[in-house]
Amino acid sequence: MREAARAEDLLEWYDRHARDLPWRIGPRARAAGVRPDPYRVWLSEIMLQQTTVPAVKPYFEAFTARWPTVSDLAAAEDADVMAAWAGLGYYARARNLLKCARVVASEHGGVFPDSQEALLQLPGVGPYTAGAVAAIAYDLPATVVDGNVERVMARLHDEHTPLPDAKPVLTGYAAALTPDERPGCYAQAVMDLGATICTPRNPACGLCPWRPSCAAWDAGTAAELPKKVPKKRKPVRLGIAYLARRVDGAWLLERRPDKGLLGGMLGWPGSEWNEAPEEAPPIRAEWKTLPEEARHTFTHFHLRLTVKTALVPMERVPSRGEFVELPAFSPSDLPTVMRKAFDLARGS
DNA sequence: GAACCGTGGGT
DNA sequence: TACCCAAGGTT
Repeated sequence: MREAARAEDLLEWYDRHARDLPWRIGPRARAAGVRPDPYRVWLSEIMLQQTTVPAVKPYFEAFTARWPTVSDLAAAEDADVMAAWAGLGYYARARNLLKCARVVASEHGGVFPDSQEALLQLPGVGPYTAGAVAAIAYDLPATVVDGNVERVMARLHDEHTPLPDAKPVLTGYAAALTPDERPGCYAQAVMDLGATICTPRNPACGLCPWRPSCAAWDAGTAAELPKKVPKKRKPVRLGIAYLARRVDGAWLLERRPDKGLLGGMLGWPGSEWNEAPEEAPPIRAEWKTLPEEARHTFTHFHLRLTVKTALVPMERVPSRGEFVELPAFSPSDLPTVMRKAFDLARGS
């Protein structure tokens, strides 16, 4: 008979194997009763949504250095925050990040709410993030279910129902395991287990503290769980981007509308992205088409972007966008697809 | 519930 | 090359 998994066994493992991450506090401080700064916990959790730890680290360091508190962030210019987020993806997170910071600053006195229910009301904060902040920052026994936890629970219980249908059942399993002692450490421990031991492929079951309790280990099915419904394949869309450089070196850029793809980000004026894009030059010029197109894959389609360039005189007025001189504009302010087009135009 | 929303790394 | 995957949320 298999013994039920115990939270304390995982906590013991965590105390020996916890990773040192920029948004975590050390074990000595934790033992002394210090809690991590809710602002840093929240910021890290937003950045970590669907994003890997290595990708997040430099952005987290940059944000916390530039905006040390939520009130600092609330006072930031929109364009500065969007530029700082450029390259990290899912730009609605950055827009909601600012909204949330301003709500916390103006309606909560600069202090994050200390309940999962209140956290859930904040922009960009869903069930996972509300639980994570409640648990990690406030040590509340919230049930935290991310992709790691889903995978760990599916394997512990040898659950073969495909996601997302299995989500409620897996959440129930996770809730039953959540302890009243050290729930913040426990939440991070399950996610660390999923990230380092109970991995999607080639799980290191030999190192797993919960192997004696794992139904999938017994059944030999761990590596094939969790089941997921197959994804649709991505269609190819075409587009045209216009990179106009004024003789003084300024580039013609356009702020994208707040909603939709790359919402709120800076980009090159261009056509719609579809099966047969139409010419849409933002300024009268002799446009040259680059020999190579910029290729980029988004969440739900592949893009092949034709890049056109032109050199325009000082007095020429664009029909769309604004010229931005070089010190005010850095290519690192652009989302990746736009930076790819820029790199092609510069020949780098 | 399903679609939408980025990016980089691994296999 | 193509697909999978990552500490999801919003509409």
